[in-house]
Amino acid sequence: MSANILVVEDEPAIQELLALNITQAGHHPIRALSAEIAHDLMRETIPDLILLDWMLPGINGLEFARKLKSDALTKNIPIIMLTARGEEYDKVRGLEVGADDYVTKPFSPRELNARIKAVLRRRAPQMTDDPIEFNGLRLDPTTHRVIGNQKTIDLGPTEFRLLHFFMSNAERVHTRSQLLDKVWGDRVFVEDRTVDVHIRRLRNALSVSGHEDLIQTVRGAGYRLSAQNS
Amino acid sequence: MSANILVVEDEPAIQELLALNITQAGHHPIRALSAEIAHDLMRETIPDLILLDWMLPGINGLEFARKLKSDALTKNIPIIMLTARGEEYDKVRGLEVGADDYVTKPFSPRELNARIKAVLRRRAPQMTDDPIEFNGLRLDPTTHRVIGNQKTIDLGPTEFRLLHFFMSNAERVHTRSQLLDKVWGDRVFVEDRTVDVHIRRLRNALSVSGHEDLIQTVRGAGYRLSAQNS
DNA sequence: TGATAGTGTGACAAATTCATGACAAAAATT
DNA sequence: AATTTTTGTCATGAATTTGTCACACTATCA
Repeated sequence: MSANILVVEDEPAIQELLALNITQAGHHPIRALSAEIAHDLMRETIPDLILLDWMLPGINGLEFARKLKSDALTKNIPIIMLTARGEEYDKVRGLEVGADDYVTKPFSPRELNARIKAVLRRRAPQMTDDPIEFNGLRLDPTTHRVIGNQKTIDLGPTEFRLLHFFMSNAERVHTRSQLLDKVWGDRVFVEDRTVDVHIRRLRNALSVSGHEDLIQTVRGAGYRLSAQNS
Repeated sequence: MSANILVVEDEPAIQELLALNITQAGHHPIRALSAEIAHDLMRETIPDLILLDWMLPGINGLEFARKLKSDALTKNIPIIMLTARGEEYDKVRGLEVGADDYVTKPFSPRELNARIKAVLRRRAPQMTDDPIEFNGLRLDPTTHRVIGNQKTIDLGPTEFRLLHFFMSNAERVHTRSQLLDKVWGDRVFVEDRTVDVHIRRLRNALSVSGHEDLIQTVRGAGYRLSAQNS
């Protein structure tokens, strides 16, 4: 639904325009004038999408994209490249480093939003009532049951919602504040570290079926549910 | 588990495609080229699900959905909205009028069928007048009698309806307000906690035949009728 | 090798949630 | 009208859940 979109663009006027569009589309823009700034901002909030200018002072768009994609922490974040008309843009190289789409400046708001929407839709699993299975672990929201390897796993309400969210959004890193938003709800005032405790409780409960290391810690960022244990 | 699915779509080619998909999924399509036609068709057969195009000649999809949801007869029919890509679709407004899901065109048959299946599964089975048996417990709606292990179980009216509902919707967790809606009726002003008391009375009555722990409480969620006691 | 920031863990008190018995009002039955 | 049954609510105590803290542990980097 609403997404955090990181805008990496060195020209203030264009950045402003992008931010405006994003806001009007119901999303939340995070602005960065350079790749370096963007990198710092991502320590706080991991965005759902990155709008990345092709030409940037310092580290350019291509390099930055490559860097993002080589980091396990950020490699799953979709990237839309921005290129100036006439600028020679090598689509192949763009796709090579993992850009999901690209837009040429000057762009129409309609086109930009359509592409943002398309990219976000591709990777925005909702939390539904459908049963989810992941790596031998099955969660059924309607019966409120979690079963792993024939063993029933007993969870408290918060742990259940937490696991439900993780299984609905597997393989992605979630910051503590994102988890608080999505699992606890909007209007809570709860310490970030409380998430850690619930993660431990969830892991502990999952150890009944040997799924305890399904939830992995990503140092400096948050947590992730993934099958690969590395 | 075949269902009647009303397809409201003005473009014949797409309608044909939808109907084909529905048939292949083992359901029965009912076609309408407009909301008006759909409305007439519903006099004959009330469908289990409506596929509703967002843009329609005459009454559009949004209006029609709102109309359906305001009518007691049709308000419980789930709706899946169809939107063309790029068409600006306001998900919030869609959900506001009660659409259960939406699919953007062009859609893949796989995706469409998955959503149809999900929505149909989600719909709670109705309480019928057919006798139900569950785990050695038999309930006959017509004679208003409940028998468990050769022993007659004596229930008050509310407890009977409660058990009837549970047995019609076994294994599934029901919140207190859901139970109030389904068992007590729509127009009651009754405390949530009252449900607890009736659950206890029902459990107490069921203990005559040793079925007392057939009804389980799911902390933070509600109650569930299930054979597995864990 | 330390120093440092980030994370895991056990403990604990507060808060929440649920089961239960009691009771009076309402409804049904006699 | 009297009696019995049913129903909704409350108070209470038990059980579980939850948020936080202090401290142990670990990865990372100078």
